Amino acid sequence: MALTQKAQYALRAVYELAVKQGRGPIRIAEIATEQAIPRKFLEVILYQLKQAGVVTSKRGKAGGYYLAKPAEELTIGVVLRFMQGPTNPVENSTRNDDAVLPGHCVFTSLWAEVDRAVSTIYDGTTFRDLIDRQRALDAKTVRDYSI
Amino acid sequence: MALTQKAQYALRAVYELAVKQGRGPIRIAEIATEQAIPRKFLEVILYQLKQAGVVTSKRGKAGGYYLAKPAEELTIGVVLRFMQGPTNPVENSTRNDDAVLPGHCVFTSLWAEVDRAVSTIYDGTTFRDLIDRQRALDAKTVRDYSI
DNA sequence: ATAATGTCTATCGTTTAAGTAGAGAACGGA
DNA sequence: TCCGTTCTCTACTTAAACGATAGACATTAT
Repeated sequence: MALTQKAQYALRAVYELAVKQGRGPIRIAEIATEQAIPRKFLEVILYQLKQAGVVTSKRGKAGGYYLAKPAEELTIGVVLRFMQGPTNPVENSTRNDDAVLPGHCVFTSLWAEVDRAVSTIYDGTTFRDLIDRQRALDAKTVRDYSI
Repeated sequence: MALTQKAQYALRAVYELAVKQGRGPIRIAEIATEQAIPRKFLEVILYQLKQAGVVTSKRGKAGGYYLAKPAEELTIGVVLRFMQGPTNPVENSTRNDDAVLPGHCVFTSLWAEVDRAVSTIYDGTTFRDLIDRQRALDAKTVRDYSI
């Protein structure tokens, strides 16, 4: 159930772009520094995210990356599934149901249940949501310290 | 989020033992055949499940494995965490929070949320539950066909 | 032109997953 | 007692995935 490092990097990179949305293209180097992601690895990740239609880019001087759509229209789920694979604990595309094992169905429905629970969270959380939550956390922290 | 093959084998093996609980020791070979698990691999898995206290065994002729406790006291979660690792998408034991990244907290709380959702299912489902559900499914199928 | 920036593909080293091998110990029955 | 059956334990092998890097190339602003 562990997320790959790559998927986590991708989420953080997209989060960074979401936070800075509207400020023009953000350079790879900047994202790499801010989020402590290996520069070269991040290049590959952003390149793939571009293929996925999650981000857009501009080349040359003053170039960089930016979100392809508003942060409120982009969910965690979209990024995660693309970078990590399906949320279902047991992949069953092109499934070979030839030999049906005892108790097979009951496990399948269990995986589906888990998938639903996880998907509800991932597909129900946009990067806008994350930003808002982070702001709420920050506000709370500041309040706690200032008292 | 994918389960390892090993974890799935383990669940199916334990399920098999749960179904046949009370019938004395079940041979590795029998479980392997019934659940289509590579024999030698299953040996290793059962051996580990024994270390974990999930199953018990008897050696020699008329030997085999059986559940260490009643099926209603053994959850999916126990087996899964032992064979697969934590349910949290991002392992944070011995975490190095030295460099706190922007948006770090908000992701951490998201992973916790997912972990709760998944754990609720896994820790709330016993092997007895699985057996009961399977019976319900079977009954339904038979009814559908017999009409 | 040139410096800055993204583009694309190939490669590399390590870890993990999946499965196998084989010698050994205990048990039951003849 | 001896023998066949069954679990026990550790080591090994192979292939794939993961994490990361390299480097040549294309595009853009100035």
